[in-house]
Amino acid sequence: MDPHLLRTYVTVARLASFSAAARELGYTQSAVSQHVAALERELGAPLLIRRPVGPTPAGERLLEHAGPLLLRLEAARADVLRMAAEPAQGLTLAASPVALTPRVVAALPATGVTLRVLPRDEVPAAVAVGTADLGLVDGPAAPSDPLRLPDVAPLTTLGVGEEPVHVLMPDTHPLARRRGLRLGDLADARWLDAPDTGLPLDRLREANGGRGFRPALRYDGTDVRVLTALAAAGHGLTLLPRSAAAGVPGTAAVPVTGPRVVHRTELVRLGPPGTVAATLADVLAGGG
Amino acid sequence: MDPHLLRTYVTVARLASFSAAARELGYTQSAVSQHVAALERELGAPLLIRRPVGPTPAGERLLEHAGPLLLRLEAARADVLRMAAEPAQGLTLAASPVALTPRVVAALPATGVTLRVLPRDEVPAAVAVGTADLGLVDGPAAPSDPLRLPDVAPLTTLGVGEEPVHVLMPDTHPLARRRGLRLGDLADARWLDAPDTGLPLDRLREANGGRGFRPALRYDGTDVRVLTALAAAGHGLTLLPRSAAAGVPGTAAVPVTGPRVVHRTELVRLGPPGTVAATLADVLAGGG
DNA sequence: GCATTCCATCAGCGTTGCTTATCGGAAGTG
DNA sequence: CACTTCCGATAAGCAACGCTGATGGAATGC
Repeated sequence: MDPHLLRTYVTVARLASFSAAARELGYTQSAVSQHVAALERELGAPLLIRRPVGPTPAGERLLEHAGPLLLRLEAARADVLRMAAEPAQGLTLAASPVALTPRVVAALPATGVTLRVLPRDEVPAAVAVGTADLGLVDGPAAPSDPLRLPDVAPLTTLGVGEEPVHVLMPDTHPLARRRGLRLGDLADARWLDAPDTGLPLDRLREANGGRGFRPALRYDGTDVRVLTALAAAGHGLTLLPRSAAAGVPGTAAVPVTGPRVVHRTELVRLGPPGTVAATLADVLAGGG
Repeated sequence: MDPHLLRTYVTVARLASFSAAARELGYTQSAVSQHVAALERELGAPLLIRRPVGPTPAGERLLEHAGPLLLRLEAARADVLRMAAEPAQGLTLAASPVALTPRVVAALPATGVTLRVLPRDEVPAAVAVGTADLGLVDGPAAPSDPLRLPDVAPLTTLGVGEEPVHVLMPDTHPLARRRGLRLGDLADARWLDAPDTGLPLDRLREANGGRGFRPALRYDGTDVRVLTALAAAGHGLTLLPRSAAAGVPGTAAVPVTGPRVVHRTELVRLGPPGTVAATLADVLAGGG
């Protein structure tokens, strides 16, 4: 289970071709073939069907492991390497779209900051591998509970804000005049599926016992204005923190009264606790 | 960053000796020395101080990554290997102490089950690497929220029960007659630190903003009766689900009214969702 | 002061893992 | 239906890697 073998296996599976994988990895086709053969010999089962090339069931399973594994490996290397290198100039902040509120933007130092908007899931990974020095993630959580982030590395988080969660809907919607709504009552409504920007629907469905919350329209971008426009146009409901949901023309934002969830924003940094308070001070004070 | 190098590095760090690590790993001392040198060369920084042998700051950081990394690697290998092997006889269930309620014990099939009680943190790992087919973990969570488990592998969980959380205290305690308590009010009380059996105190402290919940006495075993006896003797408070806290001689169990937490029990199984319902049926029906 | 322990280093050598070359089968083409 | 093309498997050769065994130097114990 050499990571090299794993890496060529995932590229072969992704490109569905031995030769293409060889080109991408800088190997010969022969080497790739031998890599796959070695893996299959070690694990005692075929991992790929050939012609057309695709993963076997055992291979599918291996792929589920391999992605996070290689990510973690890269994160570990990058982390330790960075300790030896001299401190970088400037500061790179990776943020999920909704986490980047006007208040945060206003608090950024005037110079020396690189801002990078990423899908929510990729923010911790970016911090882990050093693409960003700092991450800002948002998501739903139980009050004063931390967010559930994929643990690709020993990351430290610091809550920087909690807001009520609102349902955004066209102001012509029958429920638009309500003072509050329970999510369970909206299980059968049309929902926008915007995993990068908004809330992944499967999280909702999971909390609801696997029922309801079927996706109506899927949006794969990271632009909050597109999301609110889609909601305004009646393509489906979506959940947003109050500050992002308020004041969108043609929509009504109704607070979620149950279950008890808040929209939480967290600062993510690589390394053990203790340095995070300093980090926040860094950002707000304009350091790098 | 070959896992082999990583593995010898962690054993050297653990044993604080090159030669001892060599014996344990079945290498020569020379090979171990070369492994460490290779790692240090690759990462561009010393990872160990010699004489006495111990990790440098960069090494400490590497160790934080290496443990989960190697665990994940082993889990991946074991998982795929198991798909090729024939299904094992019997069923091994790994459980954290409190999760193993009398009700669960009664529901187990009469034969063919191996039961293994582990510290809470090790249950998911045991399932991931195949030491156990199934895990039963307990812990605190927001109502209807899943537990926060270390993700060593693509595990599937299924909630099997939620109970109110109670504070266990000697019946002579000034608060013993209360009908309910808020955790925040108990931040400065004496608490038992029993990470394997009860609730890790740092979780509480974290939820309380890093203040309070200082450990009074630490208990490293997995026996719930010892824990309740310690609480009865006044060595400190501890949190337990109602069923485990009720009826302990010499103690009072007071429900926690805030923050809103429940004691949750989950079944853990390796693999993608969909097979879990079948699993539960397996156990209850006596299959394996 | 001598012996012992422990890690670093070096030389030697077997194995590994890559490349180049070739083969066989499947799909596309006239 | 024959021919070409594409793609993956296999064989041979060779360089590099990674191990062992031996030696050296520094610290510790008797």
